[in-house]
Amino acid sequence: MDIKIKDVAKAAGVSVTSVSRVLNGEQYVSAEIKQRVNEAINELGYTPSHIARSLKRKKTNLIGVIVSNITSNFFSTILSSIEETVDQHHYNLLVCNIMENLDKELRYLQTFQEMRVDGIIIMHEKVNDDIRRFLHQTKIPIIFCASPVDPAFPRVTVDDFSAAYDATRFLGDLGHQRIAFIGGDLEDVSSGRKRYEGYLKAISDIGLTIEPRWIKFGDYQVKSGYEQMKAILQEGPRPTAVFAASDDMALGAMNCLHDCGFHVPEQMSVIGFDGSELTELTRPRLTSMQQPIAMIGRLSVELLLEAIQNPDQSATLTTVPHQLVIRDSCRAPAGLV
Amino acid sequence: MDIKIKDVAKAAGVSVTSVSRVLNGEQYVSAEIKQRVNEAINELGYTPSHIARSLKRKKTNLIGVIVSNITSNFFSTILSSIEETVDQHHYNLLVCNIMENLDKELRYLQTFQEMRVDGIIIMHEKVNDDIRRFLHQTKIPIIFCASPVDPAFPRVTVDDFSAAYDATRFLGDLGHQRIAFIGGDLEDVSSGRKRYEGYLKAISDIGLTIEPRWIKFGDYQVKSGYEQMKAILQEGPRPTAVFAASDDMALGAMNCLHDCGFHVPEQMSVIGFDGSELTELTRPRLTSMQQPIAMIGRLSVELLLEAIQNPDQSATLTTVPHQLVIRDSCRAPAGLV
DNA sequence: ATGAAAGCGCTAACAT
DNA sequence: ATGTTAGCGCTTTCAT
Repeated sequence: MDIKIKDVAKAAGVSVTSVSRVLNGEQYVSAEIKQRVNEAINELGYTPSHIARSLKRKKTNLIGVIVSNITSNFFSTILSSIEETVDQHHYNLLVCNIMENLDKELRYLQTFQEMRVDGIIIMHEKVNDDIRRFLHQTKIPIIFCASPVDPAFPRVTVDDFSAAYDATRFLGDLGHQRIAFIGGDLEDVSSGRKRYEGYLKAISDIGLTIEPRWIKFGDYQVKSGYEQMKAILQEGPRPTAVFAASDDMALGAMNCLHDCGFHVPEQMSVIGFDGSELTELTRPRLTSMQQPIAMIGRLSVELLLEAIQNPDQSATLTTVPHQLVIRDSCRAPAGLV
Repeated sequence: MDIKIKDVAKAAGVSVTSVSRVLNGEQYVSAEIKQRVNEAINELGYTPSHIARSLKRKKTNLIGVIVSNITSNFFSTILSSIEETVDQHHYNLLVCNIMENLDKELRYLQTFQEMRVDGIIIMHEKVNDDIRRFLHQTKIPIIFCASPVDPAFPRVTVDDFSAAYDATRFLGDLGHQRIAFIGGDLEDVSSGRKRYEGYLKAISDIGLTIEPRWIKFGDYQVKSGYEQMKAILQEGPRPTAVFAASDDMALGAMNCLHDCGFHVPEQMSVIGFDGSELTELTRPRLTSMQQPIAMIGRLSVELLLEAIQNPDQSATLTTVPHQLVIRDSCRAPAGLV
C-alpha cells in the first residue's frame, strides 16, 4: 500500500502520466507501454488510491444512505436493492442506521458532506428543523426513498393514499363492516398521514362510520402492532378486520390475536402493507398491499445518479405501482358466510 | 462546497494553519482567533474535506463490511450493532452485501483497498482461493465476525461445536430419541461443519445411533429449512424433534410442519440457532440456541480498532458465550408424557 | 504517443 | 501563539 504511481512509473521506465493513462484506460498509449505498466503493477502489487483520485477529480463515487431501521425486512430489502444498483454503476455505499435518532441523522448528513459523497438517499419519514435546514442548504443531490417527506426533493414512493384506500376497500368488499386501522406515526406528513387518510376515505365511501376506538397508531414495528391490537381488543365492540400500515405491525397484530385465542382469518381478517418477505413467512400467510420494493430501491438510485450527472433538475415525484397480494389472512366476516 | 480552508483563513484574516488548528481542536490558538475562525466558518458555510484530510493523514476512518445477506435478521442485527459501535468511535461504514456472490466479494475487497479503508469486517463463511490470496496479501487489518473462516485471522464467534452439542442434548434430555438435523453448508469449514459435528457428538453421547435420513443440509435461509424439513417428512420413519442450524431454517421447518398438518411442539419439537428476533415472532415462539448478537458486533469492531492501532498483533480467536433460550417450540415426545 | 509540472484541500514540520 | 511551506497520490493541461 505504500507503493504509489511514481514507483510503478519508475519500475516500468515510463512517466507517471503514462501509468495514469493505462490505469484509466485512455487512448494514446502504445501497446508496449501498456504491457510494461501492467507488469509493473502486478509485480509491485500496486493499488491506486481512491482518495487521491477523488481529491483530484472532485468526485468520490460514494453514496450516503440514511435508513431508519436496518433490521426491518422492508428496509433491508430496499437497501439490498440499492446496494446492488449502486454497485452496478461503480458507486459505493456509506450506510447510516439511525434507529429513529434524529440527532444521529443530522450528524451523519454532515459527515456525508465532509466525505463529499456524490449523493444521498434518505429512507426515513421524520425530519426536524435542523435537518430540513441542512437539506435545503447543501448542494449534494438528495432523494427520498419510500418516504416522500418534502416536495422540495425528488422522491420515489407508492401512492400511499390510494394504496391504503384500496386495502381498506378490499376488506369492505369482503363484507366487513367493522374495520380497524393500525397506522404509522401521524407525525410523518408523508406515508403515515396519507395511509390514514386513505383508510378514512375508504371507510366513508364504503358507507361505514368512523369508529375512533378502532383507530390506533404505532411505529411500524412488530411490537407496536401487537400492542395496538391488544388495545383494540380490550375496548368494547370488536372489529372483524384490521388493516395495519406495515407488514411488521400486521404480524404483531396476528401474534396478539393468536395469544388472545382468536383465529385468523376465521374470527378476524388481517391485511398488511409493504409486501415484505414476512408475508410468506407467517401462518396464515399475510395478505398485504404490496410495494414494488426492489423497484423502489433501483429507481431511487437511478434517479439520484441522473441528478448527480445533471444537477439542476427540478424535484420530481416518482410514483410506483402498488398491488394487492391476496394470501390467507383475510376472508368474509363470520356472519356472512 | 467550493469553499476551502484558504477562504476561511482569508475571511478570518489568519493563516490556514490557524484554521486547521481550530478545526482540529488543537492547543496554541488564542480565544480570539478561534472565535474569528468559527465565525468565518459559519458565514461561509465551510465543511472541511474528509478526502483531503485522509490523503494527508493516511487514515480514512472508514471500515469496510462484507455481509453475506443483509436481509437476514441475524446479519442485519449484527450489522446494526457494528454500525453503532463504529459510529461511537467516529468511523464510518462502507457496506457490501454479497448475496453469496464470491466474485462480488473479491471485487469489493479490492475496492476497499483502493478506498484505503482502515479495517475490514467479514461476516461470511465461504472464501475461495482468490479471496484467500487477497486476505493474506493485504496489510489492512481484518476480522471475521460470527464466521471463523480462517485461523490466520482474528475472529469472534460462539463455540459452534459446543452450542450445537448443547442444543442437541437439550432435545435428548427432553426424552427425544429421534432427533433430526438441518445444517448449514458443509463447505464452510467453520460454523457449518462445527455445528454438524456438535450434533453428531451429542447424538452418540446420548446413546442414539446416527440416522442419515434425518440429516439434511440447507443454506441457513428460511426456504431451505422448509425444503429440508419436507424431505425429512417424506422419508420413512419420522423424527420427533428437529434441530436447525439457524433460526431462519427453523422457521422454514415450522412452516413446513404447519403446512403438512403437524403441530409444534405437540407432534414435533423444533429448536433453532442464533436467537434472532425471529424467535419471538413465530407462533409457537421458537426455542433457540442464542448467540450474543449485539456483543459479537461490538466486540468485532473493538478488536478491529485495536488491530488498527496496533497492527502487528497475532490473530486471536474470541469466543463469546452461547445460551439456550427456552420458548414454546420444544417439549417431551408424545409417548413420554 | 509521451512526459513535466501544476494543483486538488488539507496537515504538520519548521520557522518565527 | 501564529505563519510559511512542503508534500499526501493522483489527474490533467500543456509541451514536445
